[in-house]
Amino acid sequence: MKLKDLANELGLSQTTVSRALNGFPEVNEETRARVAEAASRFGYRANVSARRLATGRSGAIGVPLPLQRSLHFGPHTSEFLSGISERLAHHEIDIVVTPIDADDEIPVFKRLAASKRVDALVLSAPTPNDQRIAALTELGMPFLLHGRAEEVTIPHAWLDIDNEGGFRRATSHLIDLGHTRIAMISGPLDQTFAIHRDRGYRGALAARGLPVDPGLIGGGRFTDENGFRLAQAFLERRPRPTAFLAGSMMTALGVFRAIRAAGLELGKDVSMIAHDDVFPYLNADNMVPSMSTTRSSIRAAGARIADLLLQMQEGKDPATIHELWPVELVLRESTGPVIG
Amino acid sequence: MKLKDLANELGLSQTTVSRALNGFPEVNEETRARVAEAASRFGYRANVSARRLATGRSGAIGVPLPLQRSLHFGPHTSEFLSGISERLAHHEIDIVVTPIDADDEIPVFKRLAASKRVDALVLSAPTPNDQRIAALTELGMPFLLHGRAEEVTIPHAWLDIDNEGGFRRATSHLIDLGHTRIAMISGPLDQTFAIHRDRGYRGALAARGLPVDPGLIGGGRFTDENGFRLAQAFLERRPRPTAFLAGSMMTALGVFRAIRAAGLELGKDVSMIAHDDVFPYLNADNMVPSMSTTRSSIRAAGARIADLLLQMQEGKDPATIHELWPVELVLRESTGPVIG
DNA sequence: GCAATCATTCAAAGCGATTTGGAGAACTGT
DNA sequence: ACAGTTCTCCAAATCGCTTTGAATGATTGC
Repeated sequence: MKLKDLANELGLSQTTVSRALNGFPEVNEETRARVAEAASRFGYRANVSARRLATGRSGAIGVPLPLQRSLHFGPHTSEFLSGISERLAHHEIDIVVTPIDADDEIPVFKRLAASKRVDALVLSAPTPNDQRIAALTELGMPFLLHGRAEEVTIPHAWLDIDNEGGFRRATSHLIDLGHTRIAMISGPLDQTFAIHRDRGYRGALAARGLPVDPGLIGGGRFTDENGFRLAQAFLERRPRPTAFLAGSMMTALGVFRAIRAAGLELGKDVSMIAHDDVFPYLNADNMVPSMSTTRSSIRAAGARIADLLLQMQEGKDPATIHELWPVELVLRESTGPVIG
Repeated sequence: MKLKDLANELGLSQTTVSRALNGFPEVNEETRARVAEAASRFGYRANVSARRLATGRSGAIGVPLPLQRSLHFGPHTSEFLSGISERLAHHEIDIVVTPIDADDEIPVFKRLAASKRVDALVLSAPTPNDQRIAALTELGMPFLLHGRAEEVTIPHAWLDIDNEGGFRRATSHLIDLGHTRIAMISGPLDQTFAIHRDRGYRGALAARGLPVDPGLIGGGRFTDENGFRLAQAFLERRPRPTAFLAGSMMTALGVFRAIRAAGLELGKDVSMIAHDDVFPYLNADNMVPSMSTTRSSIRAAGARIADLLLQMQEGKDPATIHELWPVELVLRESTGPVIG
């Protein structure tokens, strides 16, 4: 059933039916009710392709899914997507996940823009001087950055969590507990969020006059394996580190294993604070010992980003959208005073 | 730049340009080359909405993302999506993730179909008598089922892994090692795959004349927490179970913790085989002890499903698409002979 | 040499919505 | 009673592509 059929059925013009369904004011309420009733009776829904062509808006937002990088971000991606889709569930807006080869992202964006496939994009995992921002700005493609690209001066919308503050507080807390040799396993070090965490870590050490030992700093992917390997190497050093910061819960699982493998006990011999993006299937609170974390829900961030994108579509200036979310420090059993 | 502009630029008709770009045979090769060159020079891309309207195909497949159920399937979802998108990366086909409230799925499908938003759907996590199959068939919406709905007689395409066989072999192997009290922590028991696993487990026990102890069977969500709680309860029983089957790696992490918390050692005092969907960030091989698993890559399944959907679009009869993938049994250190 | 075939190209008609620019009827106020 | 509003509704243009049916010139067959 198409608009024309529905209009004929009702003895009305397509114009009136279209306006009735789209809430235009110049339609008699009685007529509108008739139209609405008939539409639902016939199960009529506007053909989205036709609507998109006529309005010039695709009614979709794009979420690039980096095929390689998803190897790092696997569990994060689905929670993030859930957040976005949860917020968009009752807006007629599609979420289009677009596979991207990390090295030729910009050409893909050009194609997306030229074919008017999506109205806006969600950008994730920026580097400090992210080229994508200039490219998208030039293309006139609205976007919202999840994270920050601090060296880029072009005004743009972003939402980020306070990685620096979170890791500074976590590190300070460990220092308060008497730890001085604190190992840090962050994420991929070309990404801004990892740089920010590193900065928070170093800042806290510097504030207390403690040296930074580059031999206790590692980066890499958010996998249990990477956590395990790095932690194992760190634990072989003498004197041993007495505390760990882990960039993700996956990393933390690996670190945890390395600690046990070294015959040490987490929360007594060694402390750990991990960053928790809040996965429903991996709860820091339920671990044994329960895990102290810097916490920020990536799902909530996704939902808020969808919200902000909606606002942008309604005209809100992207240059005014800057949200920096606090990161909670949640202390549990995996952190304890250093034992002499 | 639109088709008309490009045609004018070249001094050709829209028809010819369109045909040249879409690979129709009745275009002079020289002309085609000229068109291709100009198109890439101007960065021309067909407006997808217009194309979709003209062709009547949306060029998109839908992947429902159940908002609540994603709580169970979190990490699986992103790997599955990665598989799909990896396969579709170089086909101009969008992947539209559609948020779904588990209880009103079918109305959403109706809307999707009526508005011609997607050409086909991927259905996940079926129940034995899944209503969605009849609904989609009636709507004329092609779909591919990831899993099986064994009580449904309507012909339809599906791809599943041999959950029953995998768990039967895993259970048999544990019995071979001398285990007789084998706890089973499966998934949500209304879902076919969980039923199949249960059947494999029971079948193996029955084949060796061993009784099924309902007190050693649990279901529920794929979270570490659920695994921990159930395993802890099972381990309090006397005589204690000496082996565990876990429905997912997340569950296995919880079971592992419960085993340690009970002062037991995995791979010696207690054995475990977990189902591994192959997550790049959580490697069974790297665990300590390394985890014996029933293994089947959910990412590969996603890729294959995308492949089959493409074939369906080219006319392949869905009723002929039935793929049952074997599940590997990978033995590592978490399984060992029962110690008297 | 003339009709038939082939290889290319084109003008115009969709696809199914939205939107522009009126137009007729029913109310106003004077 | 009449012009000016206000309510409703409509015909037709438009969005940018694909595709049908026809036209053109070149080539072929006999």
